[in-house]
Amino acid sequence: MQELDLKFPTCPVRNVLARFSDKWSLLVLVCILQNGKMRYTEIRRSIPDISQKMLSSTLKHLEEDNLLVREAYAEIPPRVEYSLTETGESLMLAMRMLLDWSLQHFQEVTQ
Amino acid sequence: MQELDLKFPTCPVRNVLARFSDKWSLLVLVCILQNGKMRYTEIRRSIPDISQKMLSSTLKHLEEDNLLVREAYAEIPPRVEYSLTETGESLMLAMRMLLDWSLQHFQEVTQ
DNA sequence: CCGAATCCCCTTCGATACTG
DNA sequence: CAGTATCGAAGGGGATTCGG
Repeated sequence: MQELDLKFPTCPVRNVLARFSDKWSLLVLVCILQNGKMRYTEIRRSIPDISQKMLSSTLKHLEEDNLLVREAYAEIPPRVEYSLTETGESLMLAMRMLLDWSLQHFQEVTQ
Repeated sequence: MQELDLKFPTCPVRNVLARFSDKWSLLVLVCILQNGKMRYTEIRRSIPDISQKMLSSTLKHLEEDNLLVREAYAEIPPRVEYSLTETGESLMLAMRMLLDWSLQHFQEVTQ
């Protein structure tokens, strides 16, 4: 791998990682990865301890970062669906190794 | 990949990711990955905007999580060196795809 | 040189109530 | 159903000082 300078704001790794190094972003992405296109309330049910506020703002950020696409339908009651963009899909492909690692090394890290 | 429940505290992925989903942990790990065994002050210089407090506490957490090993030498002045454990090495192997992804997709995400 | 301890700000986050 | 608005608590994080 190429040598990185870790200085801000020049370092791409820092810029990218900072986007989903929060409490919920990766979790929401994993959730949609596993279930495909999902509605707002479906995501809430899959992550029971996320608040409405945090889910909304997380989804908004992920959409701004071009990782998610939001589709709203003008129905009553409203329906909104979220799915991964192509960029989001490729991110989750890169994330898969990390997810697998988490499953395998759970014990070593948390003991 | 196996189906995950994303509920806390049962989900291994959540438990593991929560360990380094903070502002500095991944950055410190990347830094030591690239430079090998490093002294405290070397790390500080590589990440100019980290405070002493945050570097110390981050290093301590990573040591508790069995990702780093800390070697202190009883010299004057003191010398302390940090390096990746075997677990840490394997984590960074899984992280590599994510780092490469960051370099490649920097534009799409930050635009 | 390598931290620990203190003080304090400021953001993040949760709870609750409310809207189209 | 899918959010927004508001308020407050909690704690992450910076600046500074002190110690071995």
